[in-house]
Amino acid sequence: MSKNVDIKRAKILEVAKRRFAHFGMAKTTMAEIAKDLSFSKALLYYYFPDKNSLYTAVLEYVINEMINKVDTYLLKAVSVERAILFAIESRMELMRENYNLFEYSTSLFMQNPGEMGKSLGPFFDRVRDQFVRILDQGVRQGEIIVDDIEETAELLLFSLMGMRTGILSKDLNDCLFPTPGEFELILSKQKKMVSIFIRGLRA
Amino acid sequence: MSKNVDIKRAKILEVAKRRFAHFGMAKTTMAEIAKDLSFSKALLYYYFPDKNSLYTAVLEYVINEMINKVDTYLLKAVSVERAILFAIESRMELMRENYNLFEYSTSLFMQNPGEMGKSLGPFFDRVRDQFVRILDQGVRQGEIIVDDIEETAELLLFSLMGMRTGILSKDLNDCLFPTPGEFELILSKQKKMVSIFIRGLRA
DNA sequence: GTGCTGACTAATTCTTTTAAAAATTCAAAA
DNA sequence: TTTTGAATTTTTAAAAGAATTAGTCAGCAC
Repeated sequence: MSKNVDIKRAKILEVAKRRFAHFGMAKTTMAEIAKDLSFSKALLYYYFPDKNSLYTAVLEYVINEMINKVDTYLLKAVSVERAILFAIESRMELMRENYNLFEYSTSLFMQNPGEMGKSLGPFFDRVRDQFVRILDQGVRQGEIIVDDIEETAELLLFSLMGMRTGILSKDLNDCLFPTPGEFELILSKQKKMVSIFIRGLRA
Repeated sequence: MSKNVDIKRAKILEVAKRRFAHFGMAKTTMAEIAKDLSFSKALLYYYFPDKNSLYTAVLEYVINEMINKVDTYLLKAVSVERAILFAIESRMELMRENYNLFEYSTSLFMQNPGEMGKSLGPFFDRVRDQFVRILDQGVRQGEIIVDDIEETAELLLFSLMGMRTGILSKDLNDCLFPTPGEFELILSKQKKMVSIFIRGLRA
């Protein structure tokens, strides 16, 4: 009866996601999640070994949704630029909707990359791999020329990340994570970045 | 007798630079700097209103050197790409030589952008303005076509910053600031980034 | 008056302690 | 196998105090 187990796992994930997205990892206790579900706290530990695992499971769940959505879009065989733009818009939307969920993971990178970093790394790779697919598609269609696709995808990702950190350090908000208002600005910079990344500046 | 005053200011700057570059801002006390100089602590406050001012003065001093060096290079009217490469190599060298000096300023951005951010912002602008000059020169020479030079310079700077944060978050070092070994990797990514920034991927 | 100092004050950082809260485990029931 | 209440261990939070360090000031010397 692994069916029932899966359903329960999904329920937990769903409730935990809501809590994490709203209050963040730090301000959410296992007891609260259990209460929301009318489960016992101990049951959560039956399904997930610890809080971090639950958190990363939620993260994975949410990121998968996004990745899949973008992959679906890619089937339409649009231009590389449109594909990338769709990807970064989707990502931005995701982060806006699950604000505190990502806020925590971001601030983690800063303080204690060793421990949590290992579990966050894979998600990073997922996004990069999607860029690889996008670029690959563009190369196939003769739209772009890329030497090392893997590395170029990473470069693209890094440069887009740079827009975020750049904006954040200029704005002097309390750093770490963009305020809702900054999302728009970051996205707009990223769009311009994509354009240059594809076309270059050369006359 | 403002001559003598300037000399003394310079001496303080020199000693403070050494201390800051070696031990960082946090682990350097005003008393230590004074002792190195055989001055009284109070005298430091005669020349600099507070520790932060001294720190930023050192930063300014060091950054000016670098900016000027690059500006000199620019007189040779090389290609945009060469100019940018020279600029980022110079910057990298500077950071390597004054390791802890920048380590502090970087980690500041994270924690308390409000207070210190104001004094760090101008340096950021200095670097960006230099990129503006470089791009401008390229446009004049018909080498590149740029819509909004100011913004493009910022985009370039942000994307290069992204290489750093990208590498750092992947490597899972104790973050904030690159280890000596990572400098090379970052620089190599930045070089590739510059190439794409100028040429684009388009077939 | 300008440049300088020693002694003083104020702010900050660094422990240490303790209490509370939250994570995690476990024996046993359903 | 799934679930729980209660016990246990870890983390976090706040408070208090000591110690270090930043910053001030009245006055000396030139």
